Amino acid sequence: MTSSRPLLPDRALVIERLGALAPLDEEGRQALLAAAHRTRRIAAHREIIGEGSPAGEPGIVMSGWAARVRIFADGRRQILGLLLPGDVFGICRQTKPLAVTGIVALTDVALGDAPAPCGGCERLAAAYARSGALDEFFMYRQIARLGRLSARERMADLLLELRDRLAMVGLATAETFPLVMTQEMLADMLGLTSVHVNRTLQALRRDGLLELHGGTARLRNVDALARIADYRPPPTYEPHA
Amino acid sequence: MTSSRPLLPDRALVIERLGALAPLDEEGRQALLAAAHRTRRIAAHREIIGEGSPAGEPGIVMSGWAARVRIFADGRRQILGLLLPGDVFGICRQTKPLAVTGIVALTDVALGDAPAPCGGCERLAAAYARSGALDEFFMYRQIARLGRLSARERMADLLLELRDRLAMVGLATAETFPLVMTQEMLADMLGLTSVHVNRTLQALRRDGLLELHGGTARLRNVDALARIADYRPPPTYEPHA
DNA sequence: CGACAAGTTGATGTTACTCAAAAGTGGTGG
DNA sequence: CCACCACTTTTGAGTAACATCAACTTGTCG
Repeated sequence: MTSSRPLLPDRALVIERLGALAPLDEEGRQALLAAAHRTRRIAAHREIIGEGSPAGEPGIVMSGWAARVRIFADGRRQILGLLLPGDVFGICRQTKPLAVTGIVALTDVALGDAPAPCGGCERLAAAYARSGALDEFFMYRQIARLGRLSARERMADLLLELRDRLAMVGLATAETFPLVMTQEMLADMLGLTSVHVNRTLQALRRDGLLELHGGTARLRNVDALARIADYRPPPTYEPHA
Repeated sequence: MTSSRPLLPDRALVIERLGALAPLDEEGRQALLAAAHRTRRIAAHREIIGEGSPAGEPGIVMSGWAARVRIFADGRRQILGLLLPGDVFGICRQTKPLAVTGIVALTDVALGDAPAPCGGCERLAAAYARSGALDEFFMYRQIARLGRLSARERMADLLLELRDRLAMVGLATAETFPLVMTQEMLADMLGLTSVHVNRTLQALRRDGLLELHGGTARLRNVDALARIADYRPPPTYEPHA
């Protein structure tokens, strides 16, 4: 799928990704490149933005995985959505004083500032808009997953989504990708307990659908997984403009 | 809360609502008023937009309830989000050829065209932006609800959300609002079966938290319901500009 | 009145949760 | 190199929540 490019988090890749969403002008590319060199590092498990705190500047995940979360009063946690390398957050087309959700780092994360689409780089705005549309798509998918799929189906659906999203940044091949979430994080993502996630993963392995070693997932039968979850790939935006 | 205004679907109210999100200029108000008089009527249960069909013009729900849905291959259905009077859909800041989700009418619905924010009515764009931010808020809430709440908690959470959303358009008082969804629709919204929705509603009534007659819900103890669901009200936008 | 959709009930089955503990993993310092 | 620690994964047994299936009842509207 994505040739023989090395599967390493590479900040240039996030720029490529935004460029794939909407072709960038030179100013936009330069602004992103600059942002990629001034990053803020966040340790795993640390909060990036607290729910209800002032929303701060828009950012781009340059490497690592983060997640939007909602924590309930009794400690239950739900991951609302993932922020993977190349994902943009905090873009708001309005005076929005407060962050609607908290964001936490799932792994060590490097954050860059998302450059504001200025005069010379209006293509950047188009890239952000498409990134936002993809966010919306994944949010709807998360709702359907939690509402109507069984544990096995949810897991299959998420694995395929991760592959597709990571492939956009060159971090996945057709069958393999780094799966850096703990089973407890997967549980918080899928609305399950970590114990049940463990058993669900075992069942998928037993059935020859999945392999896991050393933080890498290998999908042994993508078609079967897609059938299990009635999976529909994310929309692609042809660079026809 | 909203005085003694009659609780009837009134198209003027949706304009008031958008005005409450961001104060409108006269051009914006006029454009909305015009849209409110040229409405398209959709019968209950009919599809408004099919998933993957060309996305068409942005619209405003003038009266009635609609929902974004995802239908699975085997017929399972998940309601992804509700579109209540005053809600805007299909606003896209980009070339988005296809609708990401289907939309169906839950009741008879009257749709208006959402006027494009033209030169003279840039306040309209602000209102749309805030409406979009609210959509996002409710989407996150739906994810958390489905992922981490029990049936009873989900129902309490949804009832409070409906009250708050309908109150924004003047269709709810502090304790009562029209609940036009069938139990099967509630099931598709909450990721449950209609049988279990029925039992959950009965339990809430037994506990003196809820009354239902003639399509009207009365919340007997808002605080208790809010505690059950760890409910947090939607953000309000002070008209400070 | 008849028909159809919506709501209700009971019995039973299944999925996923809870609790508890064991076993594996990796990092740190002695 | 090993002992130790914290974290993660795995396993087992029992339970609770919700689904399923199949009636039956209650509207509601022509």
